[in-house]
Amino acid sequence: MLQIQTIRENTAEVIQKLKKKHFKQAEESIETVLNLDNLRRQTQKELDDMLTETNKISKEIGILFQQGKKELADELKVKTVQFKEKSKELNLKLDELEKDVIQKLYTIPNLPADIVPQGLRAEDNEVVAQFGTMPNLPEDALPHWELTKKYEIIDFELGTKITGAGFPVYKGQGARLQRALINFFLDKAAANGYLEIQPPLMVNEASAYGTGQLPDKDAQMYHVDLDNLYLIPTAEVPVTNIYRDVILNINDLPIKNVAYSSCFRREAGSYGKDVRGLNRLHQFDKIEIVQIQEPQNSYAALESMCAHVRSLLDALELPYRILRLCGGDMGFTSALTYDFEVYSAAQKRWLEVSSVSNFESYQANRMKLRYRDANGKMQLAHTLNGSALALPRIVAALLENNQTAEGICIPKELQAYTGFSIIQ
RNA sequence: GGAGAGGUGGCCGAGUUGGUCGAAGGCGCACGCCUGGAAAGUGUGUAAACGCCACAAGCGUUUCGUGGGUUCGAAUCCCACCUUCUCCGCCA
Repeated sequence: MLQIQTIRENTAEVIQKLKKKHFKQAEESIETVLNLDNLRRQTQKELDDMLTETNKISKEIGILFQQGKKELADELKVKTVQFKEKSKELNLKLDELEKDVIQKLYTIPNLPADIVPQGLRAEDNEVVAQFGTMPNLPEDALPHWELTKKYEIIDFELGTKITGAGFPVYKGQGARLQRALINFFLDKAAANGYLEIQPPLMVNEASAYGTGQLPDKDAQMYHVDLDNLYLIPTAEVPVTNIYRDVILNINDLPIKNVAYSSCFRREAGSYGKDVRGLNRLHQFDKIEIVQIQEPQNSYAALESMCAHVRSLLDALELPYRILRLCGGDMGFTSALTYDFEVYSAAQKRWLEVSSVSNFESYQANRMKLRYRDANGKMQLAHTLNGSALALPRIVAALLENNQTAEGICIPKELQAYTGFSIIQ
């Protein structure tokens, strides 16, 4: 969430930036938080003054008791009764207001960075660069959901039987390909200085709030009622929450973590051809990279994360392009996001395979992730994360783009991991 | 799952007949003295959030696992929950 202080001090600028993000009720929301915050401070002042009084009297009573002047002490006791009632009232009011301010702040998205392009929807995203050679497939090229059936490597129907739609079963070379990609991505990240983390796949409520899945996206997560735990929609949640309520030393920064995990998403409300095959799943595998940085370094870090993702796609010999998301298409919590899209030749469309974002201090503020800077002053850290990479659409693109009459060719660098060079 | 014992500041560790306790002492850390330099020694300082205020100094409030309660006053008493350790049970 945004810092209330920032909103207080740069109100006009904040509103203008929220508008770039096409946040509908910018003025009203900001006005509401500021009013609540004013009320909150006023109430705290009143309460503090009152408590100062009662604390004083309490101390006096203590001293009187020690001196054995019981009657005088009893007199003072009477005096505190009215203070007590009043301060209890004020305390309730303050708690209420504090909650209100935070609740309201939760509903206000992060501010976009200056270089974020203007725009409302996906078509307005800016194509920053394009790499790789577009494949030239014959007319009868198959989409991946046909290929997986033909080579018996992914069984969607079987998954439906065991669990439900969107939970595929990987078999034989398909399973092996999954494992190869996971190891390949992890090794690449480790080589780039990321510490490998194996996080829990379930998180508690506090963690879901920490990274912003709650309160607004709770319908996207699977929830275990009995224990009140959530299945993670991405490793970002457990990994970033490692640093919740943490005060880091400046020497600890930057922190670079990588985690492989299965991800679970309810994807409520998505149907149709866009979700066929591997395009959208309830359970899938992803390797996530997370960085925690000093503010002045966070945008350089974002670039380095993009370079890392590029190196993966280059190694897999996939054609891809990089988009800078426009204000209206960005995520709620992001300040700047680059999407990586791989071209899927048989589906004749671009598939999003990675999203790399700088959240600046938005997540850190909610999580109270801070560090002591060179002057010993407390600062909010900046958090960043990105997929490097998510498997399903990479697999889809590999299968479709590399299909030949003989079988599906595996890119050279990946062969060391799969142990085979062609799927037949 | 059952029984018992704990959870105090960056760490260790006092404090539980409620009363100037944000909390002794030690370690660590920072700065200074000492030294040719260092070690040792020695002195001072060393939590966070929020509020008033100039995001200064200063002052105030809150915080001793979390949340409630009793009380004029709670680290200290009561209740619930979380969590750690030991023993028993069960088990990949």
